[in-house]
Amino acid sequence: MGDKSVQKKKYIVETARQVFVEKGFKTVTMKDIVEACGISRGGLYLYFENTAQIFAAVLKMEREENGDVFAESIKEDATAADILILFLKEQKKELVRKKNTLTQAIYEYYFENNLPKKENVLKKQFDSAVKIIERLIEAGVEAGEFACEDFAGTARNIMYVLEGLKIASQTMGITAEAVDREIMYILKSLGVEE
Amino acid sequence: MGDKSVQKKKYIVETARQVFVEKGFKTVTMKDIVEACGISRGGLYLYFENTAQIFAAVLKMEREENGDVFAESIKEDATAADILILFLKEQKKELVRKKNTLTQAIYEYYFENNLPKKENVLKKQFDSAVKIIERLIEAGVEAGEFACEDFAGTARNIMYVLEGLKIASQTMGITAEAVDREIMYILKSLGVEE
Amino acid sequence: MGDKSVQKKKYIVETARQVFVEKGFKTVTMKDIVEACGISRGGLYLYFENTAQIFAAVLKMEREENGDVFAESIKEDATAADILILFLKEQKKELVRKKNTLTQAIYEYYFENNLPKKENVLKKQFDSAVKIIERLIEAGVEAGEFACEDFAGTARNIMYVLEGLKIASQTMGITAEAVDREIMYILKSLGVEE
Amino acid sequence: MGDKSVQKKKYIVETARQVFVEKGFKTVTMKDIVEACGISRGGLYLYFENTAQIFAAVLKMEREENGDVFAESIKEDATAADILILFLKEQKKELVRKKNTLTQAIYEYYFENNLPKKENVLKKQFDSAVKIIERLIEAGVEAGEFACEDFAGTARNIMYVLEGLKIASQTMGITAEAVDREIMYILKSLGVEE
DNA sequence: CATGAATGAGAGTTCATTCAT
DNA sequence: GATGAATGAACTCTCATTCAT
Repeated sequence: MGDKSVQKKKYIVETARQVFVEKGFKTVTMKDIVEACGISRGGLYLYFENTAQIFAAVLKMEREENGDVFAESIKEDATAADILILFLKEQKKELVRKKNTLTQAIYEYYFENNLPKKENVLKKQFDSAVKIIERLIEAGVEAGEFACEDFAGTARNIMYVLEGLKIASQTMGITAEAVDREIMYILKSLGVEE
Repeated sequence: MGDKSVQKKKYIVETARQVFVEKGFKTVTMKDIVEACGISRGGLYLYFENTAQIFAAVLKMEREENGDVFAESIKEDATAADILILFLKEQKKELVRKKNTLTQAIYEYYFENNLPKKENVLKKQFDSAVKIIERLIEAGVEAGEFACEDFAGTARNIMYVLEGLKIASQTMGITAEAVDREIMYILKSLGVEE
Repeated sequence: MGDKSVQKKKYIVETARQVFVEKGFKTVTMKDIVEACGISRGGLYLYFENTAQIFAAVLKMEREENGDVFAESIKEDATAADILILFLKEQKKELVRKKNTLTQAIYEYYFENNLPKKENVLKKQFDSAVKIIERLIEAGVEAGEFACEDFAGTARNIMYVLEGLKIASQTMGITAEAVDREIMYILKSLGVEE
Repeated sequence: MGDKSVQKKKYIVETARQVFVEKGFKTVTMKDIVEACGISRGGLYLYFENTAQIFAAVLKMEREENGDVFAESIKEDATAADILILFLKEQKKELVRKKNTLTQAIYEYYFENNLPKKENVLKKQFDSAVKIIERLIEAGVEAGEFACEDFAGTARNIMYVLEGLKIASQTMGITAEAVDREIMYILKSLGVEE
């Protein structure tokens, strides 16, 4: 595939991303994407066979571009508490946005695709985030920033709450205050007074 | 609407429920339901205009039949802790089942329907559950069964974790052990040693 | 299926027949038939799933309507020779027509469909015709009309020649005289002077 | 056209031949051939405009390579009977093979192309074969190998039977024994005891 | 010459929805 | 009320054919 092809594929993925943001996953058709991209009917099929394949490419791109969710939270001399708080703030932004989010599409995609566990990227990301938070808490406790006895349990609890907030924001709607309240609760549990 | 009509409508809703369980909400067609019910194409339109209307009826039926989620958890001389634990056990059952659950369909339905907040039953149920748990915790603390300072915050935390577990069970898969672990964590936070 | 449905199905089969006569089998599309019938796109699918199914119905109709190829050749006091000659004359008509014939379509249909032998109607009809001709020859010989030693062999020879004429008429073109010549040859072999 | 071009054209024709063997004529697409040849889509169009043109080239190649069907049957001091028998044996091989044969494709090609009679190579080949067989029979009779009165009629009969066997082998299936039986019948008619 | 991306026509198929009976 | 035939819009997918490189 030539350089131009790569460019076009990228263009399709980026354009399709917006379509998935707007319509979720299940109801997006090849035609939707063709029209959004302004390319020909057959043209899209040169690059992708179906919407699932396109969505997989969108997810791949997201991962490559966003990199580690924690990366941006890590500054030079940041303490564990700083990093965790920054991470939660990032999550909040995402949660409150609601629109311009792939969240719905991702959930719908994973509803449909009973992938074997190994390939379930969602689970991998979740578990990896739990691990990182666990280590952050541990570091925070050692530094006297946090008070916590069950590092792993607390890390998991945080992640499940975030998932809960995410699905709640998509299905029930959620205010910035509500998110703040939950973040406060988490931090308070860790003995942080902000 | 005659008695027979009421019966038939009920029959449709019950049959449709199973279809939604199997296919979620978005991809269910009127045809799917017509076929599942074994009625005529036109016949279905006498009772419902579209799948959203049918699904709304399914949800209504669920609520009427299940009544309060806590109702069944309340026995004669049950303590607050008993009730809370029973409630969590019920949730676990639901979570582990994964199949034969309306969860996916419900999420998909609320993804699509940006209902005005007031009508969002999901939110109402969530808030109401939070309230009840809050009161349970309060009662438990008074009875010396629980140790907790922020009743409302803890209640919300519990509910968000449950939502998180629910969406995780549908998109990542989740084991009975994983659910147990989270329930344990919650109870431990309340100072309960089971 | 109601009476009207049966009528419509018959109408479709009859109309489709003409399409197959004109285009053979392989290149006929569902659209061709929809247009020939003047019905809606989806309407055809209520009755048939694909062109092969329609063609099978056409063949079935042909068999039901034409009945035995020999039936019409059999008159009251016809001798074996009369019947055979009549049969051959019928075949000639068919051969010379070339147009308005399903021959091409039938060949194309059986090219594609490697049906298990049992279901190959073409073979059945061929074998059955051989049997009948064999008996006709036998009767003719007994009546002193024919001179022949190998009844079965001659019957088969006749049928293969007819097949040969049929495919030749479709692929090379054939004149009425050429057909006559072959019929004469066959009859001469049987010692018939016409 | 340069030498390389000639080579490439030949390569295309040879490769396409196999495609026609496998799929017949009507359903073969330019894409099929492009893919079988492993050349570019546009590349094929530099040499051929459509599948009919390619198939014509395949037929031309066949004729050039196979030369006279009788050529290989003619040995040094072979008698007329030897040659005829060898020819029939060759035909049998072809008939029994069924697969790896262009027969279907040829029939389909001539179904579609109502070529003016003059250009119908199929007919030419048929007529030429009849002529040769006629002369063989004549020679055989003169040599006392055959007993036959109507040379031309018998020659035509033989060729039509072979055509009949050919189409039967493609549409009804035919066993080696069935072919043998017909060949025996022909030879017996000529008074040959094998 | 050769490539292969791109286009757009066209065939297949499925369904929501209507309507005569 | 009920039925189910009929319609037509909407999608999916495949190719012949062209054309810039």
